[in-house]
Amino acid sequence: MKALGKDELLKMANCKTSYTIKKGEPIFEEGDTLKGVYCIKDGICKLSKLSSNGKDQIVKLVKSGELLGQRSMISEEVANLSAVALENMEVCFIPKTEILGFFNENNVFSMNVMKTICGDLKEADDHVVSMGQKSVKERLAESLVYIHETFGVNEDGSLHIQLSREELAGMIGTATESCIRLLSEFNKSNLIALDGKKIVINDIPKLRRIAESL
Amino acid sequence: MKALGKDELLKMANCKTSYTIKKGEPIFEEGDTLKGVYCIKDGICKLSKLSSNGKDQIVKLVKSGELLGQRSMISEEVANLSAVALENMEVCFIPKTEILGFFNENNVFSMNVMKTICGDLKEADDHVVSMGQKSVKERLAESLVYIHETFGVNEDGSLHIQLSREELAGMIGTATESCIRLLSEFNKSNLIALDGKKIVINDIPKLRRIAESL
DNA sequence: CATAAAATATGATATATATCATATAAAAGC
DNA sequence: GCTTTTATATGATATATATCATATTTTATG
Repeated sequence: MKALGKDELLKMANCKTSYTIKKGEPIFEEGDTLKGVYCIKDGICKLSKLSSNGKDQIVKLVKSGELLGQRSMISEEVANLSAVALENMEVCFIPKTEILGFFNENNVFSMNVMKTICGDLKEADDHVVSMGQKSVKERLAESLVYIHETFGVNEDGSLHIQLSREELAGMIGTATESCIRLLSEFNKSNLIALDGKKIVINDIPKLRRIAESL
Repeated sequence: MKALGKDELLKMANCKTSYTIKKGEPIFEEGDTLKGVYCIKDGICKLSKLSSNGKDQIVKLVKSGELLGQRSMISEEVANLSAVALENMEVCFIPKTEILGFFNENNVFSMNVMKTICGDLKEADDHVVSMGQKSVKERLAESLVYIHETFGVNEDGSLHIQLSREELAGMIGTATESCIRLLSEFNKSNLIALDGKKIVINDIPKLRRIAESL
């Protein structure tokens, strides 16, 4: 499902500047002027935005092979979202000039970036529909299935991404306590299993049915 | 704020196929395979998606000078949203082949389309944050101000776009009755004035403050 | 114009969700 | 290893919002 060709990615992977970002650290923050885009070589990060109520809404989770900051670069605007590492990451930086070079010389590459952005737009539109029409319980079920399917599980079957309850609440758009309560409820009905921070998804079909209001 | 150059638009405006869409009629529906993109010469339409609960969520309102269906065309996917006229419209159709021609021959044009899509993505992300973090009242205030500023008013000062209460509810993601009740409340506190279907925005600063949870 | 149908409005009530309080458990710092 | 801090959990309660019922108004249709 990655829309960037392997060749392009490898070209980028050879970039000079490649850093390590520790869990919890930002790659950039909303309002920052980005001097290029970032390509994730390893790890996962969250894209979030601070709302006027003081809470953070997580808009998207991004994993290795994907770019960060393309939208801001193309729009020539400051970053609209903050990117913070959810685990230790390896990230490489491609300066604006170099990217713009790619764009001019390589039509396939620019078309691919365009396609990923269009994919993001579709996802965001669907996200708006979920937020507007589904209950918190439905959104939690949906998010758990999404995280399971997209980012996979550890050897013990627990979700690979470890979000705090507060982060999970910020992803589905609810209060932390409500999120904890619903997790607890899913746990009691054996849809999931909780072991400290670890979450194991037991019944994907039933969670999916909850998410679809069936 | 329109990101397509006047020249491009004019070129398009000369297109052969130009139709009239009556209020309430669809231009296309979600799931349709689009054979090109539409350019709105006159009128306003809503982009919406049916949720699994059977209700329609309005994702975006689009006015003259803007394109419809670009995302689907670039992603090479069926339409993700339905487009329905909110008033009588004049729309011109540009076949896929012609658009792709533009893309190859005219780098400025493709960059402009790209920028509008990036703008849409930013808007959609911000929309997700609103939906996740704001109350229904805050979202209603926000939407009223948005509609006022973006689509203007009639001679009598009432909002130019006339959405039914059900549509307005589908835009902010709430039940029709809740929307009606809150309008009624805004009316009583003189933030707006209601005259049948017509809505007059009286106090934008105060509505804006409500929208920002201040 | 009369009648049916649909949209708007409002009350009563149920339900979902937020908030506040507090307990327990886990993690971090010394 | 102990203490402090932070995260998770759960109860009690308040508030926001949805749902159901019904009245009223507006719009559509013959």
